Amino acid sequence: MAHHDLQTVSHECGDCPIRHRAVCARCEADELQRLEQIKYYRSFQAGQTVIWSGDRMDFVASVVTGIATLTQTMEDGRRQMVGLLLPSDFVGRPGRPTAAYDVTATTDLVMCCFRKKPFEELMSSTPHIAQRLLEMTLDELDAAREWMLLLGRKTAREKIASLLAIIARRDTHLKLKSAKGSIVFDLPLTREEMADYLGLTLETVSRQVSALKRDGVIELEGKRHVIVRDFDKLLEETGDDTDGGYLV
Amino acid sequence: MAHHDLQTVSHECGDCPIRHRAVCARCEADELQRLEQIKYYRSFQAGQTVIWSGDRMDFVASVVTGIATLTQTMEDGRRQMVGLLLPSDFVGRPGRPTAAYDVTATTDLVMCCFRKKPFEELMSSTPHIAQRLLEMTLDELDAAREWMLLLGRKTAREKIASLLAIIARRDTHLKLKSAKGSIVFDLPLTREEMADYLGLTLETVSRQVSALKRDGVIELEGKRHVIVRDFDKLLEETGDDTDGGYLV
DNA sequence: CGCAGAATTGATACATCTCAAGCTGGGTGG
DNA sequence: CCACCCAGCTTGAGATGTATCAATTCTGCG
Repeated sequence: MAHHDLQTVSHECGDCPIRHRAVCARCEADELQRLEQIKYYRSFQAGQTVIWSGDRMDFVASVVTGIATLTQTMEDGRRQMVGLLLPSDFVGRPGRPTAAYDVTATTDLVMCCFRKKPFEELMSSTPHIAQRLLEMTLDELDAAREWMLLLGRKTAREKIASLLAIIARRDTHLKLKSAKGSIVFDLPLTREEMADYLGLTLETVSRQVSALKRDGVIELEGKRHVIVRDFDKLLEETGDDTDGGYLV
Repeated sequence: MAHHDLQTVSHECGDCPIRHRAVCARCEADELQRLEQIKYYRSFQAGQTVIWSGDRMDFVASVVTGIATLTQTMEDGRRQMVGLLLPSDFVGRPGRPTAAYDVTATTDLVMCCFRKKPFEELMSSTPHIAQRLLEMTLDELDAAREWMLLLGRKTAREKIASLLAIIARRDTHLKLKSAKGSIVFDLPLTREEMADYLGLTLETVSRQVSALKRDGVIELEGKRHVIVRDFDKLLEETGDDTDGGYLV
């Protein structure tokens, strides 16, 4: 199954689905050509580990399709997710020899990998890649800081609502639907993965999801399919500023 | 007092204390010269606000001396620190018109500010600044992810020990002392600021500091002056891997 | 059909928060 | 010079939210 995907994904940068958002977004035709020479695709099945923290890592990569996670694990097994990688997101750090986090495919996953050494050379010779990477890294830093507020100060209910809102927003964004009206999406994470994202236990996640359902904030079809009839109602549960709202 | 500092800090990039670590670290003489033209110093007293989240911000800056914090505040007043800025750290985001976080001076502070527009132009015309900024941003992202593990999964005691270890490490780093033997430093944060850093209440911070003292992990002289006789003992309390340890 | 992984639900324990009362030390004005 | 004052801090007692441990119940699949 995994090798299947490999076949169906185009190897031409020109019609790559993440062409305009990934680290290569700003590249000119000649730069793309040089990237083509050092790239290769790798596929992973849902659940597979891409790389373990501490392992030698001689590539960097873009997520093409599917979802991956970055997690840290403490000696006694406590786990915290520290990154959720969607299509076009970048994995790996130029100049670092080993992986700093466990990288796991949570869905079937295709990555566009670049051999690290030549990628680094390309980065220093052409500014477009470094420029785009800086932009993406700054975005990730902002996301990490919002995540820190969630982990440090939000209640369990607010955490769940926030995660649902993030996924809903991303999904509507990808589907180019408006953020008004009913929003429907599938959770790409298990309850345990949600717990690792939010700094909770899976039982608490389950309870709070049930509570939001009971309170009419969300509807569920099966365990993973979520329907949000009133997105503003969900936003009110996140604890965030209702900006674009009454004040200002 | 604040204007005092302004006088004592050199305006020559050549002998600037953060010359080799800040965003300008990689700059050649001619690039420095262009930076000189768009830079100016600003001083703040301990406790002063540098900028409020949402305010227009037409400069970016490096911390020269002192310590500043980035914090997010929720509508009901819950606060989470999301950045601790030490000398050489960078503030602001090129390309963004407003501040995303509250920036506060926790000690007397001197910043080297660059007017944003010319700085952005300089960034796109010379790669050295963007290169260094990318490196610094990647470091910050790593720090943010370690911070996320702390916020999501560590106990109150582990959080305190981790913060003390971070400050101790930084201090010995700045003073070029070895990490062995007694380490002595002053806490640059109040109990409340520590709480905002760690996602705790100030009462819990106070209790856990007292507990670490009672258990002989640290000693206190006054409220702020900390003595760590055995750094490894402190590290054991952080919950982190004791790397360089027994295994591997 | 029946099994295994995922999810839910319940009962209880416990860590941290909340509210409240003092303490401490450095600065100030009488 | 002393008494007072106040912000920062500590400590206590009780409340509460989340974790933990333990049963079930779903759900998809061989």
